[in-house]
Amino acid sequence: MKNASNGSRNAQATAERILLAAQKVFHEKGYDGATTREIADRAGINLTLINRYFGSKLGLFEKAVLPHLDLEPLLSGTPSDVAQRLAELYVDTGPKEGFDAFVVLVRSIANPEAGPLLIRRLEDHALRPLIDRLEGPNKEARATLIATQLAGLVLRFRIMPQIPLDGQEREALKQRLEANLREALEG
Amino acid sequence: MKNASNGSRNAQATAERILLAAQKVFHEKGYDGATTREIADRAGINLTLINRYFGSKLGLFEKAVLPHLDLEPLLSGTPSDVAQRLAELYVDTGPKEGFDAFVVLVRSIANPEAGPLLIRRLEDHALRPLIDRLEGPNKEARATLIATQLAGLVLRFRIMPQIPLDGQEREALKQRLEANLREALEG
DNA sequence: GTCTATATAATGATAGAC
DNA sequence: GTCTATCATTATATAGAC
Repeated sequence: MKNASNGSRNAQATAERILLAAQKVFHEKGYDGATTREIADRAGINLTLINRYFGSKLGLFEKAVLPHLDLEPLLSGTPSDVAQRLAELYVDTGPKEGFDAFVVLVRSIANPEAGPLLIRRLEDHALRPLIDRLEGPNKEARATLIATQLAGLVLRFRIMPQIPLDGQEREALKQRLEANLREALEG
Repeated sequence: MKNASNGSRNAQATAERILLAAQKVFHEKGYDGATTREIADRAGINLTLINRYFGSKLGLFEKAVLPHLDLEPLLSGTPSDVAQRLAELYVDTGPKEGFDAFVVLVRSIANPEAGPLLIRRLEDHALRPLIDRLEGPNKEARATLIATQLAGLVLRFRIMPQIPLDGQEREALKQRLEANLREALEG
């Protein structure tokens, strides 16, 4: 074999470490708040390797975040299935570390370079799949209703989780949300 | 009278011009993207006066933006009234210049200094008034459903208005949204 | 493939003259 | 009450040695 797959002189492994660290930092701080220095430190690599492998901070953002902005995997099954899955997933009060591309979207949407990329990606891989999945009249209106509801829930539970919601209220919210989603999904 | 109310040597008038310019720039670029230099230029005043009158960029943000983050004025009347008013207001495809504190919220939420201020203000002057306005069971769940739906609509129509929605779909969306809101408001 | 050293360009903020 | 000049910091990005 040519090289140890985890050695410190392996371009592919290094790029992967950068990507993973970038996801976390972009998640926590958004595009503006994330610095290439912190990403490099968290990845345990030298700062210059980011530009070496990804060209620029924006290039890294494109590779690390954009591909994960995708609603399609959550849309399989009957409308009832989808409604239940989404309600369960988006009314979520668990810990919020790690990486969530939709959180990165909200925290980066203000940036003049990252914003347009995010909007285009969202249109192609979230709004469009949702519209195409629906049957019956007013597909765009119904998809918009669903997508905006989910977007608000991301803001509420993944970005401002400071405001608590007790178990009973959470269950009531899930019930009502699921009903609303099912109605919009079915037509 | 002591002084011309619009003269160039009037502290109150100068502070007011700074506030108005700050609202526009924070609206367009968010907290991170807004620079004190641009605010000063747009206000037609010297850069140093911002710190003179508001202490810091964050101090200016507090005075210019936070007081306008308030849902209460939109909550008067019957549930039907409120549902109709909100549906009309938040499914909005008009031009997006000017100043909207909820847009500033989304575009500034990632900042570690502005974010917590925005969340606290939102809790006290949007979520709490909404909860207190409701009657019947599961007030918090219903308020959350409403607030998150509205938040998503802000994102969709005021921050990413690039994605078009034709008149018929817009009307259908308004109908469905109004029905959902009325149901959550009534219990 | 990875590092040190540095260029370049912004930013928020302030001292002190007028 | 307002301005000029400037400081101190921090950011992305790159040239070139190893």
